[in-house]
Amino acid sequence: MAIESCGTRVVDADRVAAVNVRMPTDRDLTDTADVFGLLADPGRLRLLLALLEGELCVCDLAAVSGLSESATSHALRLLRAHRVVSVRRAGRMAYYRLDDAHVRMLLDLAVAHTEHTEAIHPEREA
Amino acid sequence: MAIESCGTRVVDADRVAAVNVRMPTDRDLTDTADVFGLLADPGRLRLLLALLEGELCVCDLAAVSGLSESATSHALRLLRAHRVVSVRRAGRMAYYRLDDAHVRMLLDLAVAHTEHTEAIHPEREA
DNA sequence: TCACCATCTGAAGAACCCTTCACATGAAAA
DNA sequence: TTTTCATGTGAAGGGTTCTTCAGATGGTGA
Repeated sequence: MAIESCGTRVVDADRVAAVNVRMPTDRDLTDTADVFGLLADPGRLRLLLALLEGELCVCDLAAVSGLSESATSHALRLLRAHRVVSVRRAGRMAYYRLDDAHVRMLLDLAVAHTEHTEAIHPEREA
Repeated sequence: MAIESCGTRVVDADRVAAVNVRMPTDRDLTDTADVFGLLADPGRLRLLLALLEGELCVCDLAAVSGLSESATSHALRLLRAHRVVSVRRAGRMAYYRLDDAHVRMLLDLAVAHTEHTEAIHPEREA
């Protein structure tokens, strides 16, 4: 799975070798893909964007995201399992907050991009 | 689908309203989720990381990514459809390049993050 | 022209993901 | 204690996605 695997020919062997030495490990690759995967769902995206400004309880997150409370809970469980969000419990309420600096950067970048293209192409893009 | 929808109660109505006005449109949300979705696969991630440094032909991309040439072609088609990569044809060869500044930033950020956490936790994280 | 080769494509099957439903848990109010 | 309420959870379904296989396309060289 590393430097030049299966038996298919190669055109620019030097470039291929150069790219291969810079290629992250399998584990880092799947970890990164997993993080992107967490952001690849409109519902979870809404939850996380809502949390950008501070903590919210589950029912407010459901209201903001338009998801059912059950779907919200499932989504939060997934995000919690990946340590993207953390919980604070107060009585029977549960307050979630964004707890991953890398994900926060990705979200900020994505928001900035949509606002930017919105400003340039108010009619819509692509 | 906008400010306060389905009939579930809300705890902090002000925060919910404030978050709602900043929430991107449905369309922007799904577009963003789609972009993240494109990055949510180790194979495509490898292809795109390989293209960070310049164009490569399909067979070299297959060699670098460890994907079959057919799978590589399918993946490139998807990326092409979303205008993340573009093609230059030379005879029967096809040279792909990364053609989306936003995706490039996301990839750079992801790489920087893995290298950074690698430097801090050489043994492995999470 | 014919054979070859790089790339592309459609169909099919397996694996995976998201939502919903019904119910469980555990804290607070009655 | 009993009820109520916010949240959490498992199972099931319908949809989506990834890979492979087999074959198509179209440029190249003989």
